[in-house]
Amino acid sequence: MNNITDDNYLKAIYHLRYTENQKLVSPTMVANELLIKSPSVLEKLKGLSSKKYLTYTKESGISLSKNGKEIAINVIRRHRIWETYLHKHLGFNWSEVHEAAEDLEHVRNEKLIDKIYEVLGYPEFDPHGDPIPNKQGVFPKSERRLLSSSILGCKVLIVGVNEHSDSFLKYLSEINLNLNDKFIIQKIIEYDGSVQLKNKRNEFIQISKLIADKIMVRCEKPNCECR
Amino acid sequence: MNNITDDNYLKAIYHLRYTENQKLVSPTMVANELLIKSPSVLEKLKGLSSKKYLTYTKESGISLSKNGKEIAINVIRRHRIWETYLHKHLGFNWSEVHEAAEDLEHVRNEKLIDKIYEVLGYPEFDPHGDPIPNKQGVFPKSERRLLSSSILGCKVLIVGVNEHSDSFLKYLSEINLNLNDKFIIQKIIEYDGSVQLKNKRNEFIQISKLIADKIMVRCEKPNCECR
DNA sequence: AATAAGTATTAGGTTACCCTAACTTAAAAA
DNA sequence: TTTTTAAGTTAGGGTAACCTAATACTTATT
Repeated sequence: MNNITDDNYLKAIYHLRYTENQKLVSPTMVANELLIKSPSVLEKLKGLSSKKYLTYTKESGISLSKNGKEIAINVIRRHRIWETYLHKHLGFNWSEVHEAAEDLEHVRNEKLIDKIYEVLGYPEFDPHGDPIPNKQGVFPKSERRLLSSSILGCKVLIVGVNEHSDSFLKYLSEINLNLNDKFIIQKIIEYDGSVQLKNKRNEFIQISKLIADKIMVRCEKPNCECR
Repeated sequence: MNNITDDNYLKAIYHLRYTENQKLVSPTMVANELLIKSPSVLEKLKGLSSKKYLTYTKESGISLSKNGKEIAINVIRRHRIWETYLHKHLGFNWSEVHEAAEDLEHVRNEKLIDKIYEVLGYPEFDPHGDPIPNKQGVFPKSERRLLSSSILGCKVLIVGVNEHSDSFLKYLSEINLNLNDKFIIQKIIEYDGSVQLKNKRNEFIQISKLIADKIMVRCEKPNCECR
């Protein structure tokens, strides 16, 4: 529970660099991510770099060290394991899970996280479809792609989302699109990039490009050209 | 997770006043409880009293307000519910439970605590035998007394301990004295106040006054004079 | 190239929470 | 009753984590 601040900075930097795939992570980006101002970030970066968690130069931006990356991955790991536990064992739904995990991720008791990880059967993905690193910090592999990059006829399995906001997740539930659902790409409207899906009950769902950009799928059609 | 400091001050004050039954709670006592120095406490008391969580005068000491008491009881409640959950559902033993709960007690997610309380079946006592207040903040009743105040022939059920240190709890396990065990008071040595117990297997355990002062029991012998 | 816009950085300030040192009172012991 | 000891209090400091305002660079835009 000590160093919640370190946790949050390292997590934010990791997220920008490796989840959002930014080549260069700047103080401003971190400030925006953490909803604080950039001078605060600059100052904190000095502390984190003297702890050898990262290096920073204006030219190459912020780079996590091996150690810093490890801490970040551990925070993410705890977060996602708790999300899974809350969902599977305590009846929390898709959109309630994140908030509670935001606190629980800072509880560093190793036996506790090991135990719930074990109870869950060493899951590889959390309720949002995000990969859970194992105890060694290694993320599971998966052939995930954006729904918006699928082609006509793809048989897609919904495996994740790239936005975790309440309103977004609630919208998906409302239109009856949930994790692990299967759909066929029925139509792609060139003009605005929106997608029409068909579910098993032959019902149609229309999804805008904006939404399709935030949904991760795995194509399950054999020999599909999308690969 | 905000106001961990407030939580800890209020909990400490509550503990001194109502668990240790001090008539007057002074800044020094709080300082000792929290392992900090008294000027820090004095300063913090100003903040807590301007939040209307307590009042303080040198003459009458620190008194929690209704609101302050509520917060303290809630922290204690979360702590004890988590301890119970860790013990019953996640295989933590008597002495491991406290440390993890020390962090978890600050997670304020109401749905979470409600849920694990429900899953546990609304328990009234935690693994140390301490009473768990219900959602309204009411503690369960129980006729608990100190083992050291029992009389010859009492048939006692171990219902709690007044010290939670690792070494103490480990010692109890070693001598085979655990929560919910039953014993008969076999002998009381006047000279040093130590007590000899007999368990169901007719084995004897000798306990010093120092230890007997920290063990809570309920006498189950009908018409025992101890009441 | 000049100007505007955005980013990085420095300087200086605030609040929370802790500290030590020194002083004041009150209680206990001689 | 005087002295010693303990507790309460004030003053002044330190650090962490935030802030705003101002300055120094860069990069776009015109």
